Amino acid sequence: MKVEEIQLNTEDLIGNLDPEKLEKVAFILKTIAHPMRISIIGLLSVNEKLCVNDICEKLGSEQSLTSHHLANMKLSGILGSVRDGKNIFYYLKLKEVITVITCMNKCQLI
Amino acid sequence: MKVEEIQLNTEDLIGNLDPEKLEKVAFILKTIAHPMRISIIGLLSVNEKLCVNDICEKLGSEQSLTSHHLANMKLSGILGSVRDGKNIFYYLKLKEVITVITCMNKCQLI
DNA sequence: TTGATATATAAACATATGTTCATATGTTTG
DNA sequence: CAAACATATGAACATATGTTTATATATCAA
Repeated sequence: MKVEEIQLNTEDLIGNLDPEKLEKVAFILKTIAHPMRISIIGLLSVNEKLCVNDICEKLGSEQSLTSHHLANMKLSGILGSVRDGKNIFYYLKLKEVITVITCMNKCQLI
Repeated sequence: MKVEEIQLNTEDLIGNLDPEKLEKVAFILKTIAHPMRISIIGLLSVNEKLCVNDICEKLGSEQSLTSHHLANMKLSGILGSVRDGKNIFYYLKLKEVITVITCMNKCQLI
């Protein structure tokens, strides 16, 4: 049971977003902002690596669609992948996204 | 200079996302995931309330577009608004989004 | 009540995104 | 090498999103 501690200084951190970083932050958030992709991140936050088939089974999702989403997140730098024989294993590369989702999950939305 | 401390337990928090909450989290993230809307949140994290014109001036953005984004975020429950004479002041209602953006801002993206 | 100011709204459009389906690629096993 | 398995890819499509333009609404001040 791993616990992370994060120190957030809201005042300076959010103000300093230059246009370029703004785009990047928005881009990452847009990539995460999808139920299936959040689920995949959820799985990969608990399992170090999972192959496409594992993910399909655990989520009950179709191979092609799952693959598209995985490719998307890989392109965005959120996931990485590694081949092992017939399987390709995906893993979380940008682990900070866990914090983002966890934070959202914690608040009473709307 | 306000500092927040957040305790995140990644293991249980992210796993428990039921389908409904999943949709909500994705929805909120999708709403935030836009450069201009992140900028607005940034402004409202430092200024308690701002009217549309203030925001337009500070961002150099057009009235109509700004208004659209504000309406969008209000609908999603992220912002609230209050009229004062000719002006309508917007404020952050779902303050947790600050944490989300701050977190993203802190990490080296890609 | 008229004009000026502040904001919202609606239509129209271009573009981006999510999904499905069919097919291609790569890898192992017999 | 052929068959089976695992995954990726591309085309096609429906839908959602962001933006602009023009116009409407609301409030104040003279």
